Amino acid sequence: MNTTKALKPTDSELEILRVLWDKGEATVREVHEELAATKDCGYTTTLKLMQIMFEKGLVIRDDSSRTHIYQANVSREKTQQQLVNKMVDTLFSGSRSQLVMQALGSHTPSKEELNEIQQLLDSLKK
Amino acid sequence: MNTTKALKPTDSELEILRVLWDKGEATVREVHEELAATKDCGYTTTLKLMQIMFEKGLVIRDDSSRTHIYQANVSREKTQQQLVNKMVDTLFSGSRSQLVMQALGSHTPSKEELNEIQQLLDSLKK
DNA sequence: GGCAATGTACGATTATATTCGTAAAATGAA
DNA sequence: TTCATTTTACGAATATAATCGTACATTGCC
Repeated sequence: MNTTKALKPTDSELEILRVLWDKGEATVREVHEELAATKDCGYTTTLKLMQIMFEKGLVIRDDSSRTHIYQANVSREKTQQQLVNKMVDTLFSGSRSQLVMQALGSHTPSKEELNEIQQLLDSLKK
Repeated sequence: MNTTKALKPTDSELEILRVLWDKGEATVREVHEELAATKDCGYTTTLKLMQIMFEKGLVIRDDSSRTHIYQANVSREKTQQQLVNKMVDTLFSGSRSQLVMQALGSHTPSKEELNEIQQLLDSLKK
């Protein structure tokens, strides 16, 4: 499995990955239905994208039956980590806390969110 | 000034914007020198990129003297906000606190960072 | 003036992402 | 079996980003 190689999914690929992460596994049709709710594009476009993602190793698939079944081959967490790190570097001059400030400051978080973060903060202080 | 239009700078454009944000204003040469430290590309490539950014309205320039002087025309804060929001939507299912957790959890922050965040958290709790 | 250095403009090329049309195979229902 | 539907494969077209070569103008120095 890819734990080290730096694959950067494009925006379209991320949309597909999000669906796969949510569903666990899905056919092209299922992914497409979900995307089509927001986006406007043809079925074969989604198909082609997923085929390309397969070639890149971003997804795996079970092609034992006619209708292939896809799964993400990169973890949501790793991808988040990778993209957050990149964003911290290029947009926040390497300062993680700056990113946190921005994320928290631009939108008033709920009490639950605040508590969650406080807990994390407490555990980090030790 | 562009406060509403959703301009999305590409990766290369972001690198240039970062330099401009840091320096306040800069010539193509200055930007290029800084980029060349990390990246490997020709002078005219940087020039062309900055010309395109000018056409897009991402930067402004003073061309009254032969050597043009560039400035960012989008604020660092607005750009950060925009990209963070997008990331929250597509990668964190809309949960800001999830992003914060990821940002803090994947790397041990310094005491100073923790204090900064604690302060922000305190002020938000009110 | 002549010339090297530096700058901009701009077209051309390359790379990559995205979209879609069409063909062919598999499936299932009448 | 026959035919409509669903699916994959794949090539081609389109869009956008990134890189560079070359031409030409300006500047400053000899």
